[in-house]
Amino acid sequence: MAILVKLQHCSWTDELMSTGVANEKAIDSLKALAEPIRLEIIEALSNGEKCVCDLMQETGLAQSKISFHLKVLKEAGVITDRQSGRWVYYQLDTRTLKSLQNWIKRLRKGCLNEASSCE
Amino acid sequence: MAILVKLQHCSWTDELMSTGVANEKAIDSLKALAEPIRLEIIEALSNGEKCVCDLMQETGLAQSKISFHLKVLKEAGVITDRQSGRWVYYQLDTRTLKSLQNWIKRLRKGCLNEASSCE
DNA sequence: TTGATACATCAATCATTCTTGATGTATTCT
DNA sequence: AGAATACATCAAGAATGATTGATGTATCAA
Repeated sequence: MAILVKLQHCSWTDELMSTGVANEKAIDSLKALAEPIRLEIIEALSNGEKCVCDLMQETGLAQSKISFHLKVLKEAGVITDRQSGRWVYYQLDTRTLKSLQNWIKRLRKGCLNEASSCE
Repeated sequence: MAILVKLQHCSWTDELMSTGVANEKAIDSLKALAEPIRLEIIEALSNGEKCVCDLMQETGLAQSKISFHLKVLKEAGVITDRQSGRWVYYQLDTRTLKSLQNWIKRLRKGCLNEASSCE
């Protein structure tokens, strides 16, 4: 019997998360964003939720290619999805972007390690 | 005859830079950071300037490997180097990290395009 | 000038990621 | 039920990125 636990989203730069885990999450987000097609998708989604068909129209890219990149983005936590009938709508998870923004700030200020503190 | 122009560093999220170029720079930075070894190097450098030999000691990695990753980081503008005698010292370019931080903020707020404005 | 140190670069191998076209699955419409 | 739509997934190949050990270059010290 499988036990499913629905976790609430927890910003990965929160106090409780170890530096190692936070860095892994950061690397996932960075890798996901560091690709032209994915960035194009992200930019399209920054105007609001869209289905795959919208993204196909907007970008002119093949469906399988878009699905591939959406999966990468989703697994990195950069976007979320929601099914409605035949359509799957994707949208940015701005909390992850905010976490990444904070992580870079901490990196820049040399306070990524739990030992050191910002400001 | 070659004409050399020394450009002053210009934050790549400045107004004058087109979105396309800013995105390319962002992708370079993101890619550079999105790798465990490079991140380890970056973290080491966040404590201050270091030579390759310092990084070798600190990380236990092979010299050629470190040089390879330093080159990637340098070409992405994430670090700068300075030669002093036999040693080459590397340090973080925090301006690039700041630019990246701003870029992510703009991405998150949906104002990456010059058309849209933040706030 | 000889040897040692610090680092960069190269070529070959290996690993990871991306692309492409085809096929599979769920949903809706008739 | 059958056809059509929206999307996911897969396998094979292409492309990109990383590792390794060796070699090259500049600097310093004896």
